[in-house]
Amino acid sequence: MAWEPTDLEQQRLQKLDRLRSAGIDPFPHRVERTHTAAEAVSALAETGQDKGPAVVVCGRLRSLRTMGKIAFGHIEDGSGRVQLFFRANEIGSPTIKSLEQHFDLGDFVQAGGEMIYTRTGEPSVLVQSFKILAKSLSPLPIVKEHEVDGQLVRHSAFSDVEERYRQRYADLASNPDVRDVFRTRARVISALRRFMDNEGFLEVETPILQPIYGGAAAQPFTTRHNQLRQDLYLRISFELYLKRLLVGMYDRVYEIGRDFRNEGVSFKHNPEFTQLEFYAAYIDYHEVMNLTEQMVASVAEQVAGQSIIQYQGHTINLAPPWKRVSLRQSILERTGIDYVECPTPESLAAAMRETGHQPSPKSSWGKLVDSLLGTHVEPHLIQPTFIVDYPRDISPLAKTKPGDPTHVERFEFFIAGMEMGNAFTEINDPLDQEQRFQEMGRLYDPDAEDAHPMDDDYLRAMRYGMPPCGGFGTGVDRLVMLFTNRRSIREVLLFPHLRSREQQ
RNA sequence: GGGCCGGUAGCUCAGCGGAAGAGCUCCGGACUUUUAAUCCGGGAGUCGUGGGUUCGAAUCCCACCCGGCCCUCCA
Repeated sequence: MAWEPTDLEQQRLQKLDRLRSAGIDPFPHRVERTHTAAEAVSALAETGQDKGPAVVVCGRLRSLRTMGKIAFGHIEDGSGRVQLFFRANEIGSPTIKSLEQHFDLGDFVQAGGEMIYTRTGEPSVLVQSFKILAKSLSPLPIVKEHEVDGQLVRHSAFSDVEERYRQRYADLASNPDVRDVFRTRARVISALRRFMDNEGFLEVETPILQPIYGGAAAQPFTTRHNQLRQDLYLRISFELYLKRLLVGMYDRVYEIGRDFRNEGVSFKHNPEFTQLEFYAAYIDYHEVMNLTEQMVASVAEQVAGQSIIQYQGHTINLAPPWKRVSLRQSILERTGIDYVECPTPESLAAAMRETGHQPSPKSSWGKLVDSLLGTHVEPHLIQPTFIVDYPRDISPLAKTKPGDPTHVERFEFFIAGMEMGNAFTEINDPLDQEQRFQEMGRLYDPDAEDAHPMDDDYLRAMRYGMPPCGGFGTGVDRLVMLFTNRRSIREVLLFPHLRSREQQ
């Protein structure tokens, strides 16, 4: 939609004209910065004197208090803030007047002068030169801050959730705590990468555009290559490609990247989200559990400096070893239902109805078990917990437990009542895998939206021989939620998906 | 897909059937050590959108749009 300037924006456009009439370029090409805001402040402190070196600092004008022949302001750059002190003695009354006439909060400016302490002891640039670097035409939300008993109190913070997400640039520009969230996010991801690299994993990249999707039960996004006249899917997981690489004789591979699932959105689901998956030859799911708890604890150490974190009022200890409990036992403890004694969908649904459930009549046995987990167990798993050994019929890629054809060697891990990841001892018998794909086809209605397509190329790869291996996937965004103490996945995505508005 | 709550000035919000308001922002003025600067004066709005009820609607009713929360869904 075309821009229709508001009154405030009209005023700023007029100031822009005034600058140009005065022969000033409101968007100059070059700057002469010598110090960041933080460097300027520490440069003064390092002198040990009450006057420091001459500096030129650049940044966004955050506050401006003009009082006749003097003025105070703050500018902010990526390093922090520094106060500007204007005095007619140094810079002349016309310049102080021009602060009011030409400048607005939000403008990028450059200020040069000597570092001094003001009467209240605040390190400040005693401004001797001053100029615009970039005019801000639209006013950012004004956030005022002051200290009360050492506590920073903020006024009129930009807090409308919808506008914060739609205009994340404005959110970031006015809310420093939001900037910190994404710094932490970056540190979580590099900590994960560092851990995987140190454990001998090779980072790889596999196709996002896939002719056959797989590795998870989710509806895909579809797209099309015009020139090849080929329908394609955006991947819902990396799994089947990463395991092909084990056939290709990489012992340990991992990928951090984006998955796309065409499903509902919620405080823990976004249509595109970041996943870490790894696959390692010659280990089983027990060893994957060891790696998992070490990985998360390592991220905690690197990001929070300790393994104990605070999340939404809970104190969570991420230090290994984590509790390991079977899915059967965990459901029995919470519901009194031993699903092994209800081996058919009908008998399990009956048992569930006795305890006040209304199970969906079309659900498979495994889906019923999974819903018991999600409803009765998952919300209680605040401390990190591995739930181990899942029903076979909801785990088409996991190896069956020796001596127990109804269960597979699979675990999910939970922290703060959220499912954080999923892993198993991988099927490496191509004939078994083919049969499992076919079983999935039978168990799920072929028209079902989450039916699992057969991936013949994946089976071909496996027929060349795949080493025994363990695989793992985790939702990186949810890990970031944990380490930033955010309740919604949208708070840890820079640009979360929102429905578009007609008028934008 | 269902339920509840919300959308009023640039920002944060009040008003909930009888002349659209407050604080901050903004504009004009005063002020040579301020920091939510202060003081004086002045602007600023399709009250989410479209219908309806009414003498009169930001306010009541209906539909729709967008968001939040909770369900549903999500191996």
